[in-house]
Amino acid sequence: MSHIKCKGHCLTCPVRNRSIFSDIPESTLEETIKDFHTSVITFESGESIFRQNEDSSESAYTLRKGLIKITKSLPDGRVQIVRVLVAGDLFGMDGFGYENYNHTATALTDAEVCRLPLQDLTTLRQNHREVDASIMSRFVKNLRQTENMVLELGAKRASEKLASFILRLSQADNKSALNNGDVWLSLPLSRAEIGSLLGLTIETVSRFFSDWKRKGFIKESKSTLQIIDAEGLKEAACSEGSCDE
Amino acid sequence: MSHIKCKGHCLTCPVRNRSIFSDIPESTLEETIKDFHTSVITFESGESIFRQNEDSSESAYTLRKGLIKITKSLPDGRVQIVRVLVAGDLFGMDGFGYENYNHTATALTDAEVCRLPLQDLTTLRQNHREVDASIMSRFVKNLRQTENMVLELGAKRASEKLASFILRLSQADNKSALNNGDVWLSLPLSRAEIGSLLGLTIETVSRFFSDWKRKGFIKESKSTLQIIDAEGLKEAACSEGSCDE
DNA sequence: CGACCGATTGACTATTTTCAAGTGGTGTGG
DNA sequence: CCACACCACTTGAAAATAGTCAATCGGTCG
Repeated sequence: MSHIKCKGHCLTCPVRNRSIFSDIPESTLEETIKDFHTSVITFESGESIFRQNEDSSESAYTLRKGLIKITKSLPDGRVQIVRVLVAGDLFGMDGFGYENYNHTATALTDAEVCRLPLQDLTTLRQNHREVDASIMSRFVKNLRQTENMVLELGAKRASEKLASFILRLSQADNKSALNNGDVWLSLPLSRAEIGSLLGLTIETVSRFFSDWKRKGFIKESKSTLQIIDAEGLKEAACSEGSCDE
Repeated sequence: MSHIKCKGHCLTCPVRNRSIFSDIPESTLEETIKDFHTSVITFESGESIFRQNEDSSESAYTLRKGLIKITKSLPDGRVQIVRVLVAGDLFGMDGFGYENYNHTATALTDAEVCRLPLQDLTTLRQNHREVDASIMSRFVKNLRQTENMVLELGAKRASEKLASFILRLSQADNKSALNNGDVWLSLPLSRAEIGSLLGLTIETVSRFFSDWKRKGFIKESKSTLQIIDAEGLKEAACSEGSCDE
């Protein structure tokens, strides 16, 4: 069950330096948020934070711990993962233009979020130019990522989608920590979820993974993944000519 | 050739009431923009306004006349249309977070845009809450549309993509003017462009169109399109069970 | 041990693309 | 005014790609 812990404590927030509050100096932070109605809420894996077309978009959220998937679904039950959120990400800002959320947010792991009423966020934006800039920048980043997703889904074939997904994963990981050479990446998504992210079936995902393991491009054990031969992967992904970025 | 006409004249702007300036009263409009460095620029069909990863994202744009396509492309030349802009749309706001544009904007028809330096836009946002709200709302709308695109491309099959594209077109048209019953919609996109928007080949698009014409669901003549049987279309698009929104 | 669940694999099918040929309309130059 | 080229679109046949269905594997948990 989801559980409201308490009012958020920014100073001890695990994503303090990655959140939209990162540019507010510690000295004025308490003062800034003292009238805000923030809540820290925990969710178990599988629980939804809000639902497409159902929940009122009164609050935005910051992910403090865990992973969350943003999904959209068709009436017949087909589900598309639109984006995967990591700690520090701001999400659920539909309220700036609409009454309800356009997508569903579901915890992929046990997760902890900070709920921030849009009204407070608006006040914050007006009083803190850095926060406003940070939010704008996140909007742009978000939009760009989603546009990139459109390119991935619309223009690439299965092997290309999968290969660039894996390579992107390794890039994201390389940024987050110092990594030398061969690294085990955590792969928090099941085959079904990878499929749902890339518009493929479980079987198709599984087949290419198996193929690439046999060819020695990747290794896998217990939801971690190792890229042995990135070049091989890239070539395998491209049928013939140059293809991936 | 693209051609800079002059400094923009908001009062006589054809999209005055649909632009982000719509909520600024006429009485203060001239005063508000007097120090801005806006330009009205015309483009011939096929010319690009800015290019993915090449042009510096110093300015945002408002489309005054014509149609523009936003595209992303792969190194091997495959192109994906991400969105089609209509008069009044604000675009090219990458500068709020990045140095360059993430996509290419190309005129689909002869077009006229108003260029607005991001610096001016920032000033405007700070001084006019309505404009700020309008921009936020457009960001959200944009993001939602792009997310919807991700669902279309990732979760639907060809016939479903095409059918919902046509039905969406008719909805957009119904909103813009009073229309009773059977209406001829303008279809400004070629088969190739529709394909590029939906992640399909020219031939696939052509085949379904032909099929639906034979079945009497749609009629077409000279880049206009008429929906005869929307229900038929919906059912044709859905293989079996319920599928479309 | 047995049930269960995610992943794998094979055989088959459906869908979509590719390649190729042909149609029809439009505009240009002789 | 006709011949011609050009272009977008259409259509057919074959091939590639991805999906479906079904059986199986392997690990985990009670």
